[in-house]
Amino acid sequence: MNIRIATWNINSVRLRLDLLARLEKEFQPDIICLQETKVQDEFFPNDEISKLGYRHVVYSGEKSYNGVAILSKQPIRDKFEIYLCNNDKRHICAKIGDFELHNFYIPAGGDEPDIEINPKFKHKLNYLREMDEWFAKNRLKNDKVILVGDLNIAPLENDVWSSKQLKNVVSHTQVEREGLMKIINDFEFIDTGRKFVDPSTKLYSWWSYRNKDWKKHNRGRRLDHIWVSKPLKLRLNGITCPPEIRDWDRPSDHVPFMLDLKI
DNA sequence: ATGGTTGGCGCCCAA
Repeated sequence: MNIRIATWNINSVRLRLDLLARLEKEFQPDIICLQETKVQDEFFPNDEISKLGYRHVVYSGEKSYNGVAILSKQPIRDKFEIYLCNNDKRHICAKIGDFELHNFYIPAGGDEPDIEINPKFKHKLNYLREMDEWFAKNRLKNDKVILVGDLNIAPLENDVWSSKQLKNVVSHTQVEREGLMKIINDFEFIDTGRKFVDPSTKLYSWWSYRNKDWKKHNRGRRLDHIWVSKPLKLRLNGITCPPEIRDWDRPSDHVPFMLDLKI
């Protein structure tokens, strides 16, 4: 038996319910973790999502910005939220089957990679540090943990179209890359994207809206990730990150990243 | 050389 888990920055869930339906039809994820839902809880489109087969849903949203959700075909046994740095709705956790699934939306960090002049960049780095501390304090390395999300950082050289040209661009600076790798290393997470796609090969999950033809130069970045703790290592079955979804009608700038896991 | 586009909301902000 196999379970498919997707993570997707959908950039407004209400605007893209038709894309969610198409994802279910063509890829049949059992669980979908969404970021940037951009909707307050009272307006979350529960009924439409239930009709797609996701009858177990948890969400944490706010007006205009941020917002996360977990949609599941399987029962959710428990849920909770973590607030790091401030009250932004950037995390939700669901206990499904024998694992705990954490869905994060790490702050984008603004344009200027300098904490002295850009408070958004400072917030991003603080958020990373507090994530690391939370797992060290609250979870054991042999717990069954899955961490997914739009982590807004491309840690490896081939996670961006040009590591040299992006070395001072927020999402690929040294301090961000090290901050993300520290969380991976401290908790001994497995980066499933790079378990199945060799680090010598380019792998992207995001292409800017600002390039009219995203395929022409293929200037992508790998900002979306699925990590698993060590006890789940032998259950990994493969990943899917279909770039063609970037071409669907009125797309998000991110495509879903999916993991298949034995259950 | 410092663009370019999108979404939500409301006459700009964040990504």
